[in-house]
Amino acid sequence: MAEPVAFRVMNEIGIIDQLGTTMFEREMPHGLTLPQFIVLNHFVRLGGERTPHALADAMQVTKATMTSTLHRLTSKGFVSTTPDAHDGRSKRIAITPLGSQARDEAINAMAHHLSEMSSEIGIAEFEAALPFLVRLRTFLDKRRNKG
Amino acid sequence: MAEPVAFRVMNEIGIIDQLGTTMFEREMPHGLTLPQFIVLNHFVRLGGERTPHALADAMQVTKATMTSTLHRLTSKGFVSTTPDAHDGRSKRIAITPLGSQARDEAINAMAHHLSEMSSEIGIAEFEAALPFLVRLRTFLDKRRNKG
DNA sequence: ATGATATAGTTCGATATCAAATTTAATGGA
DNA sequence: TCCATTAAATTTGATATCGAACTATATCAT
Repeated sequence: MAEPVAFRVMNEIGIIDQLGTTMFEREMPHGLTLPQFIVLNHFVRLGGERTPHALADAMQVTKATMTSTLHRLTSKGFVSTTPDAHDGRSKRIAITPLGSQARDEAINAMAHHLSEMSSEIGIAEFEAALPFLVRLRTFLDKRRNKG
Repeated sequence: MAEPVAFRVMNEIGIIDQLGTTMFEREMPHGLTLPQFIVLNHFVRLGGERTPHALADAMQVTKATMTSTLHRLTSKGFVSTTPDAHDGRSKRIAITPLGSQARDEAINAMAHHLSEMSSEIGIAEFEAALPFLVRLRTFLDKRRNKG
């Protein structure tokens, strides 16, 4: 019985994620993990403050996961927290100058991997693959909160 | 500064893996996780016995990770272990009838997800995406053991 | 033969992740 | 006003994962 092509695609995606994450984390400065980097990068790109809940939604992880990652970023001095003035349940997270600097170092550290990937596979191939991946991600994200 | 397209592709792949894994594991019988299922599926598709090392290579995880997954599959009675007669360091892992049956149940449980994905996105799109993903996975796999 | 090196597998400590349960605070209806 | 419900965040317990250190066995070079 041949396996459905969707199954093979999900399989390849799982392996790529695994290998890619490990490759990037080997080079990360300050012991940054990829999820930690992604949070810092989000702040640098979009600016401002965010609640943990908003960050969890943006990264598509649970609030519990974001609590854990934010604790580690806080220990490293890369994000800061202030209580929300209008909602006693909530918090505001922001990146610190130190965090912003660490993010820049991480970008530099991973740049050569990205450029090697691009030249080996071809930028056009990445461009061509992106729309499919976005559709698939969007579908799974919608599917997430249904039966 | 726009992010390199390779970066955006890796980002989408990470989210798809995350959402896809969670979706499948919600439906898995016997508390099977996706890595556990993948090991069982490997045995059913290819037959025979394997060393933990060979399994680790096939799944592209470390030996330490495979040790852990095999312990859990052993507790569930889904794989069995025999010592290698010719090499005192080594072991032979095989699937049990119980494990084979659990794998079949898991296949049935995930089938509707795969078919929904296929009909929503289109089988042809999956077919079209596969060669790029295989190239990318192959590149990362080669890259893994270099500087 | 014997000592150095390589290989198979395990153990350990750290991080990410989820689901479920819990805590605290806000909101809404009667 | 007060109780029920909703919402934000945390805690807990389980699994996967890595790299590094370790044990035991096998192989290889001299």
